[in-house]
Amino acid sequence: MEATPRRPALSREAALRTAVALADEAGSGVPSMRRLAERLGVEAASLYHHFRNKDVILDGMLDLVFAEIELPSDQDGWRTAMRRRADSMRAVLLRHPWAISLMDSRTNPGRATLRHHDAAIGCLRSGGFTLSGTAHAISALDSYVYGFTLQELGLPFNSPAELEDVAGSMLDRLPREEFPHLAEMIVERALKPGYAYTEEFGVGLDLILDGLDRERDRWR
Amino acid sequence: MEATPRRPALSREAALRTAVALADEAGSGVPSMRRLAERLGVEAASLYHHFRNKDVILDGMLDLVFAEIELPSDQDGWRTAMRRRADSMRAVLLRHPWAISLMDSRTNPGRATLRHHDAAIGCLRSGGFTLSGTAHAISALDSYVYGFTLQELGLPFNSPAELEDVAGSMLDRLPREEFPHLAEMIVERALKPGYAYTEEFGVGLDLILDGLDRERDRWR
DNA sequence: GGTTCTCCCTAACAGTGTAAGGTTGTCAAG
DNA sequence: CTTGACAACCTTACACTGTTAGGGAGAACC
Repeated sequence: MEATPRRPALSREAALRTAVALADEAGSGVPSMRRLAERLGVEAASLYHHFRNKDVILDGMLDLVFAEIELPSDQDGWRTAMRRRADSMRAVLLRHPWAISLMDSRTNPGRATLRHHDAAIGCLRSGGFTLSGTAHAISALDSYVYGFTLQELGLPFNSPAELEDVAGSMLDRLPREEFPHLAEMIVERALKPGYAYTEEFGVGLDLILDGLDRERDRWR
Repeated sequence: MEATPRRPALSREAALRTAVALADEAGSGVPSMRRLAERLGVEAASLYHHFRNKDVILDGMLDLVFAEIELPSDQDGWRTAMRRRADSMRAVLLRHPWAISLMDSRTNPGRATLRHHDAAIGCLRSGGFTLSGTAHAISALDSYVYGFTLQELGLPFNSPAELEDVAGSMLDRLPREEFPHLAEMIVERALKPGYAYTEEFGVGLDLILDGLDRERDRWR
């Protein structure tokens, strides 16, 4: 009987992990069922034995992404904890550029997602925020991080050199008398040496953290 | 010669407008080339005579969406102008739920988009912001608005009644000792009568506007 | 030994974006 | 008034998508 050892059953976990890995591979985005199956050494239809449909795969992938975000601890004080959380969220979302496009369609949070939110709420509460204040803080911070990263991912450049190219050629096509302020912004800022869009993240983040610090006791 | 008046050539404009209209029709999302063509009384392949590929259709649709956003005037003072702009952006994005998912893939701004940004920059500059300050302000505000709306669109409910349903059933499935803070948040806040997630938008927005007001002169 | 269950397969369906090439109506130059 | 060019549109086709139906081979339980 020559040992047909029946390939070890592929687990949800493993399948989801390779799905994430595939999605990360240069610009390919979320893999098709066939591509994912192929990578797993299996036919596409077999995946439906482990996942009801593709949506639950997407849910699972998103939860894996959330699992990568550093859990805020309430040892550090809420402010540095929230700053680290924001930095970590941004880093993770940039590492998995396909993830944020799923966020407005997926609606079933997984365990890692729940755990993350629970920790964030806990951190703020033990930092002196009321329940409402905590909700305000998380809403403001998450919105900012998601929105910033969304825009960052939409940018057509990844390095200062590329930025210069893009800004330059955009400037060439831009009717400067029709959009004077835009032109000025490009010339006087984006094209100035040393400019890095990346640094913008911290500026807005501090703005919000300062605001939270200020309103913390006012929010009941 | 019985008048074969040769159906008036479909224009880019008209095609894009019906594309947007189709996308808005209940939850259908961006239409396929075939659906769009059908609605225009034409075959799918004919669209490629007017658009190089689907991407430029998406670009065009997004620009139509931007055209709906109220242009900030510098008559009102920067603060109320920015508030109105944010409200208008959110309203437009909620009206065209498919638009925000395009934002991280489209990279060619159209005229309306450029005009909008130019007006926003102009408004802040004449409100006393430096060039850097203007960049900070727009980055922070846009990020917040996009991120908030992104999350809002991901919510699985559209009315307080639905919220109660969803929060209730989520609470049932939630291991409460594992996620105590999350459970508390749901019980003590989401399920309390009178709670409306919508109002959260203004809270965070004011936080940012206050911060901008405070930093305005410090930013050079 | 037989039943049932899990895991995977093949085959198919309707739908997607898009390229190649053909047809037809319109209009300007010879 | 013909000829040629051109634009708008069509048919056909290809490779790809998610998903279902039905079957088969091995393992597990009675």
